[in-house]
Amino acid sequence: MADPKVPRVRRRKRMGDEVREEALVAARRLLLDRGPSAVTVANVGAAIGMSHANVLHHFGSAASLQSSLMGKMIRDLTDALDNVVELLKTDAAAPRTVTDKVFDAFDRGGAGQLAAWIILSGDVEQLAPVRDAVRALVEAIMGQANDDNADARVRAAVLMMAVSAFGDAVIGPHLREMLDQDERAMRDLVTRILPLFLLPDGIP
Amino acid sequence: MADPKVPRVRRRKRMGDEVREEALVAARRLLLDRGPSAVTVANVGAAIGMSHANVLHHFGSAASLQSSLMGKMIRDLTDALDNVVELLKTDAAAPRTVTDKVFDAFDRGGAGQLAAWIILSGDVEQLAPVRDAVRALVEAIMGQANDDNADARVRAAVLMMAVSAFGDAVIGPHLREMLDQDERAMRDLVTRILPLFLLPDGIP
DNA sequence: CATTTAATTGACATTGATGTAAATGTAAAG
DNA sequence: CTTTACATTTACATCAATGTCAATTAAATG
Repeated sequence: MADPKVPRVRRRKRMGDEVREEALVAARRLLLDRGPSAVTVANVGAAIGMSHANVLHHFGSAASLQSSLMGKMIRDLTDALDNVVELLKTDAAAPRTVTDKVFDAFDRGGAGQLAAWIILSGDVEQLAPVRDAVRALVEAIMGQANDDNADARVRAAVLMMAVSAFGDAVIGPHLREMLDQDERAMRDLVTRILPLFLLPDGIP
Repeated sequence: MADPKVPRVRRRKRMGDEVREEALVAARRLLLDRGPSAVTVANVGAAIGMSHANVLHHFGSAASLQSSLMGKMIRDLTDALDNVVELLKTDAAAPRTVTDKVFDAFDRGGAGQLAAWIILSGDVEQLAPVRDAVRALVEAIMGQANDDNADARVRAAVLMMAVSAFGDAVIGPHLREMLDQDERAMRDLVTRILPLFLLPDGIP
């Protein structure tokens, strides 16, 4: 059947993608509002007004839904980091801008919590795309330093930024409240420290 | 019955405590090895060779077991931080020693992962004892700085140490591997940065 | 309009985790 | 030795999450 092999457009098929997209948005909300254990096909189905069986139909399995959610959020994180790279390629961005964008990358959409969930659950392979993103970030910042063995220092700087941004996204709000610190306290600290890494003679 | 009101020694009662202790050790192992979802009364019971019903008998409920585990691990964390305070009170400890001990506090026994679990699951009240510990740390370090408004800078320094130590404990191993960094990279960074907070003129 | 394809649902089976109750074992206290 | 207190287990009940299946609905295609 279907004698002409013309590519059929099937607007119907997009419904499936739309459902998946909507489901993942709801799943992310559930993760951030009620924790990993709330990310169930039943809860996701209820959130978008459909039966849990239909959610299963679109994702194949509950594990696949969770995996899709992790993949999507990791993609958001790496996209945000790639944006910093683009910014550094075109313009010599100020340290404040760089740290701000890196911190936002871990903050926005709960990327930090998501990374914590991945690590706790042991699915660390999901973090693989992050490797390329942070390495690209190293390359981009290397453009700013001009001496020979800047490599080691820049790698350290990126490690410092990423670990701080992750920690600030997850435990930051609570620690800052405990210490009566401003919401931007960690960002300001890292911003002021970052330039020290680019000096050839290192940190005083 | 029991005419003399002498305090009965009841060595028997300690068995319950021993079982609870053993169960919590097993529960911590399960948490660190297989993630939060593996901390079930069934798994804990299997790990220490008893029926899940008996585990329930000793803890009252599964939620109570998890709560006990969180409490114990948070206590370990605050104890470790209190040790740093003691160290600072008696001796003028080197920055390296201070950062090392703070990083160890979040590393040892999986305190970092535990804190992440608590935050993700939304039981943030469990973090309350940490507040006192970090504030005591601020007071202790204040003794090292001698100028007037050192308070703000020391609070920022403690925030920096704690966020870094937490992040390093949780995501550090993976980010360091991605960036080909030494296991002590973050510790070394924070150690070198820390003294800058104690200078009256702040970070350059 | 008839056909086809897939979305959708409701009903059901399964599994794992939690919790309950009754019965048994066991060590200390009188 | 008898009693008492509690540890322990077996068996069972419950619940939530996952997954399966058949039937239904709806949209696009011919």
